[in-house]
Amino acid sequence: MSPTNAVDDPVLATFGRLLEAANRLERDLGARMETESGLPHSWFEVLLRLVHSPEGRMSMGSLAEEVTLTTGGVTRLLDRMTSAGLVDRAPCASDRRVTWAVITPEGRRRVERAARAHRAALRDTFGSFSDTDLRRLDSLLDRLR
Amino acid sequence: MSPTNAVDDPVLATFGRLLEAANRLERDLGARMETESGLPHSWFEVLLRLVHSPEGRMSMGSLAEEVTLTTGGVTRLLDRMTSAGLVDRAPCASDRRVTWAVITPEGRRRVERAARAHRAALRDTFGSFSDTDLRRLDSLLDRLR
DNA sequence: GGAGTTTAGTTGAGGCTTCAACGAGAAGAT
DNA sequence: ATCTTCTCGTTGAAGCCTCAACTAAACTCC
Repeated sequence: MSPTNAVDDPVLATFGRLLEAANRLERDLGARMETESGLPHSWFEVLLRLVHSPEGRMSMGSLAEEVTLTTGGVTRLLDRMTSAGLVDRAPCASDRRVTWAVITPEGRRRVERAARAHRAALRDTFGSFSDTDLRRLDSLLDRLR
Repeated sequence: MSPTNAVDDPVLATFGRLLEAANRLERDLGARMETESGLPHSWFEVLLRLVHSPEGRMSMGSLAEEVTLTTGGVTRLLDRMTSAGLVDRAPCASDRRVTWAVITPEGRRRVERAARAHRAALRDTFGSFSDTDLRRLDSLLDRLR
């Protein structure tokens, strides 16, 4: 085969590295964070969106969009988080099809705590990154939209 | 709450963006590639490792390491791929605990075809990336190890 | 204002993965 | 040689996700 084979494409390699880095980070940091804060990474992602939303709530649909899950997936995820007392469901007055996911006070306490643990773990992996590096990575990632 | 809250940490945000970008890319490109080449992304990743390996083979363990899966996961993944005729299992002569995953001729044809489809999809999403951008992204990702 | 269409969220079935327990083989110590 | 320990891969159980079908509610347009 020639050296300009499709399987040797450099863009393919970069793409692979991107996926692998994210995968590994999610796995390793996720595991570390979960043991340190008792919060699975997916739960953390949800709570993070909710604390940053006005009134600490979001519709199931937009939450699904944010955390890159189907609405079915979010339904079950919220079921588990509701059982754990971190979120509540509330009906929407103006559109009775939508149901709000609302963060509870306990949920707020837990994200804050988890964020602290997470931050420590991130400091380790992103330790060698300057502010410029961080911004540069951000902007490269943004362009992939 | 103060603006220097843990949940507002910039490193946390960058990390979130990295995961989201990878997630979305894997989902969207993965879906597109699968419809275009009939090869699930995880299968493609395996075959890609195998074609790049001497004699087109790898132990189950190192394959698991490469594709960021547990050995249990790789066992089942290889089961499916074997049924599809893309890989074979072969015993290792020097160490009878290990079993080789070997790419078949059909497997080689399919990766090559899939890589072509994949490359087209990647050209679209990485379209605005110069060679320098690509290298820069690569090196930033490398430093996350 | 009612028929048809679209949208929000839930649910059952099925797929892929992890975790933990296990069996077989290799390696090390005595 | 044998006993212990470690490593490789497989397997059952369970978790989480997607897909497609479905219900309820809103929107459209005549």
